[in-house]
Amino acid sequence: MEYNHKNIESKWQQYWKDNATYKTEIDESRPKFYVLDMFPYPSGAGLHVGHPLGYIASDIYSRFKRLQGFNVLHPMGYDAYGLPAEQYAIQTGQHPEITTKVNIDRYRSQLDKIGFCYDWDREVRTCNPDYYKWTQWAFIQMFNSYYDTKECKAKPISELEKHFDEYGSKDIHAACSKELDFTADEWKAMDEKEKSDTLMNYRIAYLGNTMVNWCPKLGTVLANDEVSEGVSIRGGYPVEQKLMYQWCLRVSAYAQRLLDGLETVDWTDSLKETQRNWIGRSEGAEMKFKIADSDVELEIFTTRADTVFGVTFMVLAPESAYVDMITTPDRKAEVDEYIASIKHKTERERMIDKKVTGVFTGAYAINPLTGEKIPVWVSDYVLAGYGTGAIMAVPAHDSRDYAFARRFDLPVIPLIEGADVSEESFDAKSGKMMNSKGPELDLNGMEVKDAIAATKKFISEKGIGKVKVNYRLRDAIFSRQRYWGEPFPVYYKDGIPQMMDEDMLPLLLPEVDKFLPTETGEPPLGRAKNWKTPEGYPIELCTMPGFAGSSAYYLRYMDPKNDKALVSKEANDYWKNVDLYIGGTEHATGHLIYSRFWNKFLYDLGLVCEEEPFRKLINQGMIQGRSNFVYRIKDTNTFVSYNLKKDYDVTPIHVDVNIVSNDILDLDAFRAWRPEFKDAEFILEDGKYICGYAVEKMSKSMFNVVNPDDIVERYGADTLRLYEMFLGPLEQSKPWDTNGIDGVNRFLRKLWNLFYKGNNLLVTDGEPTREELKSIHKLIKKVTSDIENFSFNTSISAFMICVNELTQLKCHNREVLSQLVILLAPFAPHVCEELWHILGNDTTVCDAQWPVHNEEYLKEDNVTYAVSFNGKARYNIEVPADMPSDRVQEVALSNEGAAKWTEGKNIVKVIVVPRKIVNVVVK
RNA sequence: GCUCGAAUGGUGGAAUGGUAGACACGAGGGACUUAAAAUCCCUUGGCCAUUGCGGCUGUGCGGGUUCGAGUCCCGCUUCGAGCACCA
Repeated sequence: MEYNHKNIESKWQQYWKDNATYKTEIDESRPKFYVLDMFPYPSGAGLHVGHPLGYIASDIYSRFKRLQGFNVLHPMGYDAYGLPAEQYAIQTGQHPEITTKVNIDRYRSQLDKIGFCYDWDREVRTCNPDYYKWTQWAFIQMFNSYYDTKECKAKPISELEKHFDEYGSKDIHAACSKELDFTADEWKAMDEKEKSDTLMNYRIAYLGNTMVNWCPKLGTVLANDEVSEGVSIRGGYPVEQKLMYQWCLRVSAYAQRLLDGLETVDWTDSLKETQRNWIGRSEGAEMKFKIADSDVELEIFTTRADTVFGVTFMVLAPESAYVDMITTPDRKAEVDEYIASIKHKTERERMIDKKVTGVFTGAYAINPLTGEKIPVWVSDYVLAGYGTGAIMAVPAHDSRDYAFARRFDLPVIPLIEGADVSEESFDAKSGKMMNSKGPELDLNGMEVKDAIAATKKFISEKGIGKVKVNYRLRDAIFSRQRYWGEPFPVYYKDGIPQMMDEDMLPLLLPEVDKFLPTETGEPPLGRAKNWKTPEGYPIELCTMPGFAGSSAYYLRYMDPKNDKALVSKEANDYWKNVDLYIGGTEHATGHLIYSRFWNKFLYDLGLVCEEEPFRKLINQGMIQGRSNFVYRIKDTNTFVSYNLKKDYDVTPIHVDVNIVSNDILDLDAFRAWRPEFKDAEFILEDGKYICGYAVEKMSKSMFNVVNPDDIVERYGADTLRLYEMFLGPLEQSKPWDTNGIDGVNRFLRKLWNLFYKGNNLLVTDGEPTREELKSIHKLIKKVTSDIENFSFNTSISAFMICVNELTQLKCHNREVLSQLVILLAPFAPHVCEELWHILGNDTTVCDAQWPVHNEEYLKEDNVTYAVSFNGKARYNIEVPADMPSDRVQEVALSNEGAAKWTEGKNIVKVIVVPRKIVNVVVK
């Protein structure tokens, strides 16, 4: 029998299905292990060979853990809501539900061919009502909660109301949009609308007037992580800033816990660093500056409290509320004009246009440490959304302030000894202070670090300011003016938002005639007929964003069919959290922040038992495309081979990689590829047409997409799996190059040949030889540690070496081959299942036990030592493995080489480094 | 600008501070075959010597620590990633 992947793979895929081999249940007798992939958004293009990379890695790990005796949860599902399906619906009228279903079916059939061990009974789809019911439910819980900043956890909003009833806003510790001040009596006197608005200020899911990223082309709001460099990530359309009344999630309340949690998880440093950057904690001080001839106090945030003596002006953000409060009448016209000119600029224009602009308000602030009067300006380089929207400007030690001072000719006072500020500012936080002596505080001669601490202490004691921590992380904007998303379980009673009763969930997504906004500019849901509550109240027309459905899906897999709860306590207590999560880096600041937030919130409510959802996380690298090129001589239909093209004036043209093999073009296939190449002529080298290549993104337009189905058809799923892993380290990005795939396919055939020669089964019984045992135990040791370290490429090399050794040894021993099959089963499950049965087993190889290596078999008879003198030269000696080290030295020194090297020299010391090298130091 | 990561043959990539280039691809040579495919064997970092089995050199660049550095330390160069008027 020859190795025939087609028969084997379909046979065992069917067997696994029929026998529910990968069905998973809670089993208290075994330790659990939860392996999760980031679930895909099923796009219309289907999978290319890059997509399964992470899935194969997690599948190998799942199978490995199962063989080690763990009860492994390894589920898969679909992130099914999203923009592309809706865009397609707008263009074609096709309901997104239909396209989504078609795409999911396509994905499923592609996934099934690769032989994953998913428990498909646990599949989730974010667009299914019995799934999004729990997304809506979680939103209601967030609406009904506030964040206690003293206890650092979410609590019921009713507790806050009780506090208001008794004490008003006095002594509350609640994360809020803005500080409010009211008494219990004032609270009680509020009407329903006012109360609702007041509570909104504290709710974790709240309606707020916020500056949002508005994308006119997509007709919707986008979250910060959906925008990059002023354009939308999906589609690349311009995005502008707009003030809108939107649902938001108070993610910022969790900033510190999101930061602290990173210390407890096993993620890569770079990913943790990315999240730290995104959260952007900065420690500083908030300080009050009185405005001269006014009651107004200007509050600013600074990380450089030590530089107060160098403040020569103040700057407000154009949107700051202070602007109207302090602008003098004579300056009002000019200030208004400036602010108007800023407003009509988009975020993108503001970013590109780095011209320094600003206007003087006419007001002066008083430096609290020196008593000096300093002018207050307005400029768009100060951001309204960060800190207090106002800064103290220290041009000597901040490059932005410096540019502003130079532009408007404001004074620059250096505060650090030796800093030359004639050309540019000195921003470094180091050096000795000078020019920093006031009536009450003297910082001169201090190191910057100490001066910051001293100033903070001083201002706190004097009540001028307080120590403050700021975060860059903003609240998540949660409304999308789209159709294809989760409807909000919200209706409006006299303009006051109300949550639906939980027993009314799920609130189903209604049918609409078109997927466009209405003529009056309402979201597409405005088109839904009878989209009202039974009492006739209007329902929220926005839908939730993409990250809503993906924020808690890992919990749902634990208990996917539960209609009483997101996840039962029993299931959550058993599966706890994800032990291994594999996915791409692109979710570092989106999904991986939101789902951590979401999970922490559920943790605060006591609904889940772990505070961090993903214990260990691996980012698989991206698979790039490897494009091929042909070179057409200008104005002809003649193509010249790669190495001859320098002699001609040529245009490179992308050519479909599927008609190129080892960079050699299939000429007939090329002529047949497109009509314009029908009569193509070629200038060949050595009778071949050699194509050029480049590494680019894998995409249709580059003609470099490789479909896993084609690879499976030709080489089999096991070869695909092995080759994807063999390509290089999992976490590294690398181009797909089908050229090397023959190597791993050849390996599988060699493996097969250990079992069969023609139709003769070669397997023998009896005791394995010492050499056979050594070979297989070396492999057990290597593969076990490699899988634990996700070093799959090197373990495949180890398999190749072992199979070559066993072939050399003519080893067909049943015991040795059984172990080999178990070890390889996670990587190449189909062929291993077949061989496992050929070896006479009638259970599945998944139920086998992972072998443990025995050091006894790995011992060498002889050990080779390299001997070096002063590290200058070396020769080898071979001695019995058990020879004591002082004997090894003797042998080394009595050797001919030693005599040659030590002639006339005094031996100072002899160092024996265990196992490897004997060093002899001479003078 | 700040933060993190990387750099090794023609290619993908291996190397707990211990014989750099495992394993694989590609290339070259050979065997088998009417031929092709498949399979097997040999060579394959560079330079020199190859009827003396060897010598020299070599992990982006420059220093350092060490008996010994691809690996550790310091200073650069280049590339990639994240953040970015965040005070």
